Amino acid sequence: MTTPRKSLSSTTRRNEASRRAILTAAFELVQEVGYAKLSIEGIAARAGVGKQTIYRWWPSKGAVLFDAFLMLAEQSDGEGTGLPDTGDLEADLKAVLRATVEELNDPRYDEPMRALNTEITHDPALAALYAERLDGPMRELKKQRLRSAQRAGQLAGDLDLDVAVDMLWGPLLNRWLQRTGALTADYADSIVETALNGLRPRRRMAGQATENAERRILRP
Amino acid sequence: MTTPRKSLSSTTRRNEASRRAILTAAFELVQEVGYAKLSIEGIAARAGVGKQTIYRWWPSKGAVLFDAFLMLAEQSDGEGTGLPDTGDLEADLKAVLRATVEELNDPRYDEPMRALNTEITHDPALAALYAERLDGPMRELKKQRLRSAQRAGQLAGDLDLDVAVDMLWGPLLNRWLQRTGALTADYADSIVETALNGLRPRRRMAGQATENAERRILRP
Amino acid sequence: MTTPRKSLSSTTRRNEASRRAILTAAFELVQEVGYAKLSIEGIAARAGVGKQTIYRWWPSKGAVLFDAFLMLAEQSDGEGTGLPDTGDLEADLKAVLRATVEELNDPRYDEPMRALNTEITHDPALAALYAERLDGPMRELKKQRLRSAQRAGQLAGDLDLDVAVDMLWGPLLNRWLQRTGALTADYADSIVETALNGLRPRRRMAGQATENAERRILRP
Amino acid sequence: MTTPRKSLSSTTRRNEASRRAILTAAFELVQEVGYAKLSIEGIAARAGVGKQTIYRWWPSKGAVLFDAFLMLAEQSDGEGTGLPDTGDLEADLKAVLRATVEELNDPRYDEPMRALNTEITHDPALAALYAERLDGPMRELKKQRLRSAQRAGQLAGDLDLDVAVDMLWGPLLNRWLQRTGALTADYADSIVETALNGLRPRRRMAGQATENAERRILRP
DNA sequence: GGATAACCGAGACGGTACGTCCGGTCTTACC
DNA sequence: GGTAAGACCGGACGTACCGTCTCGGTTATCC
Repeated sequence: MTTPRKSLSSTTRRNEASRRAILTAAFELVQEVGYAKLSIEGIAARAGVGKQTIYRWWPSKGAVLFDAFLMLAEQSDGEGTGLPDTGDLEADLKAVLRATVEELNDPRYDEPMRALNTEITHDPALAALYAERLDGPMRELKKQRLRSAQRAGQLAGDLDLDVAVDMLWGPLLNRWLQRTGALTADYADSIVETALNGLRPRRRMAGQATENAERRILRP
Repeated sequence: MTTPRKSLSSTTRRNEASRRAILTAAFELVQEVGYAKLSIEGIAARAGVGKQTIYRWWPSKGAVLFDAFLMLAEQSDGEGTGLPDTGDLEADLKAVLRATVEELNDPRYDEPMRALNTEITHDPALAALYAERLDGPMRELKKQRLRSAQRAGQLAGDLDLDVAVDMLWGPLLNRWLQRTGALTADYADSIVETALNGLRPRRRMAGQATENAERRILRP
Repeated sequence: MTTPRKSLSSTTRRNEASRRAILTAAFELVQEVGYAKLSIEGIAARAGVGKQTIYRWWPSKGAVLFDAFLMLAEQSDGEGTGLPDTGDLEADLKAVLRATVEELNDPRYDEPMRALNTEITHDPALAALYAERLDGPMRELKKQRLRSAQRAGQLAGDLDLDVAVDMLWGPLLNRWLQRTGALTADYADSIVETALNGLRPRRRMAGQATENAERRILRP
Repeated sequence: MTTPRKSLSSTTRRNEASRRAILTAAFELVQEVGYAKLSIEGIAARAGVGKQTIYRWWPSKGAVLFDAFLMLAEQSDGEGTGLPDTGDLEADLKAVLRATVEELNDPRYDEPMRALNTEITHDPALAALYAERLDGPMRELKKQRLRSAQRAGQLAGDLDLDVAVDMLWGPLLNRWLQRTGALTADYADSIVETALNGLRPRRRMAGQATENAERRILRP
């Protein structure tokens, strides 16, 4: 389940081509046939690989799936090293959450991600790995953006950024996993707005009141 | 998957004892052996029932699990018909979320609930049923409490109560499902506080404002 | 491995069609692909049957093979209930041994019989069954013929008939199994003659000559 | 499968130590775990040898086994270069067959020999090799002893010695391979006596009695 | 109140996948 | 170039369950 860089001194005679074929096959298969019908045998067949080659290197179906995501993540590394930071926190967060919504709705990722979540929920070891390798780095980027906003005085100074991240992405992911409702851009916006302002009524203040007043005028 | 009351006009010759035995067996088994090793055959054996009796009445393993929860829910109906309403919204919500945390941490419910969530995430039909029969009623109670607070001016007047519910329970459930961190009472409290106040700095009025003013002086 | 006659009170819900299909497939397969490549999986596939159905009723590949022969034997029961008894022991034995030679040389039986012998040689339990159900009855028929000859004074009075049977068929079977030489009708004849007369030189005697003389007259 | 003496001009870089380790391991393993569970991998592991080294030098598992016997035979060469020849054919044969019985009953040789026979019965090429290298020389020794008896007039002059050998050892080997009955010294004796005298009644005659009488005189 | 039909337990059945073992080939690093 | 080590593709093992299908044996209702 480790991801050996060939540059390391490791003397493993592992076949890199097989490894990639397996991860690709796993990802494609789960998206085609769904989690319930995903089988090691199927993955091996699709990858043109002996079953033993899978069992030799991964302890479980979930671990394969996890590595498949890891491979994907590494490929798209460097793409965007960080959340957008235009200075407008609300807009930036809305943009990011809308992107998340789109990804979750994307049929290429929907099933695979549900599958990964299922594995994680039933396997603490895998969950730890997930926290370390996938969720962790992502969460760090999110917290960076929030920290920047916090420094700019746009977020409460005593805010626990982990809680903040949960507050923003938790509702979204939960609605997606439990299928409690449709995942739309509007919903993402609502989450951001409500999370930022809180559930309590906000006494309008100078600047803010003005801003809102303006908008009410512009879009009655 | 229907839950026939025998008092209804239904002319089903269904054996109520078998039905209960199956649901009980399913719930107990999933909690003992885990989701991955839960099998229809195991349920039938434990319930002392023929496999066909399960296949006759339920379309899937998930449906059995769902009904098991439904049975549980009905048993504890009337227990508390509504969330506590002491007038102190924050305290009431903290109490409820702490209770949720305890339930999710309870080894009797942890695995079964994860299993149910897994089934729901992979089966839209089941998810719809879940929304209608289990989540729906629960959510209604939550919204009632929030509505009451809203009427009392403790919540924003234009607040979307569904979003509010998501904002409060979403982070909790997501952290639990993804095992992103420990579920503690403190965490529940943080969620409630942060959700109510929002992520943005609150210009406290009167005393609060002073505090912020002070801080601004201290850390310019 | 038992061979249930449906007439028995047995309440087994065993599928007779599957049973026959399995035995037929096993026999045909071993003769087509050879013992080394005979697999339970192959038998199941050829018989159109689940593997479990084989494992449910037979403890080993050898047991299936054994039952296949048993089925064959039962089909050809009644065909010849006993060895030929023309009064001419030597001729009768030669006829029977020549028939055995032909059977062993028959490509339809060669491989299957080698396979059965292999299983027997490595599995005492199977060997016991073989002795009881297949070899036993056959051997009884052979001994009957010899007994008849013994009563007619054509065989030594103190002859152990089991040894006699071994003496006649043992060399043949051994040469076949060990491939020590070709199995021909001539070889069968040699065995019979040598076994009857013994290895020692025989002085011709009155009586014997007479007997032969008489027969030469009766059947020129 | 060849058995290269290093003294030969062969320029093979073959590792003699590995060769012996493999043959020894094969022999020991088959006797410990039985023919069915004998595997190339197991042999390689036990011999501390790479699998390839086996595949490089032997075409099949049976060939390894065969060579293992060959090695054994060569070690005990010179031991007894010929069957005992006391002049008393019957006694000599009984002694030899009893020795054979003991060898077949010896747990050290039983399984290995059954295994070799199995390989031979299913592999004509191996059988040819067996006939040439193992059975052939042995048979020649047997025939020598019989020839000697034949010259002494103790065996029929027109006797086919190959048939005679089969007549003596065939019943024994067949009973052993097919497990038709226990292999005892008594059984060996019966075979010898019956084979020598034949199945037919023997009218004792002057000459024979004389012969015996004479012998009693010569070797009291 | 006897017929009859749906339901029940049991479990055999044709299948699919499991996780393991081994066959035979190929590669790597050593000697 | 032979060797120990062992990864690799593939095929079979024996087991566990799937979902379907009989099989007798209760019920429970309807004639």
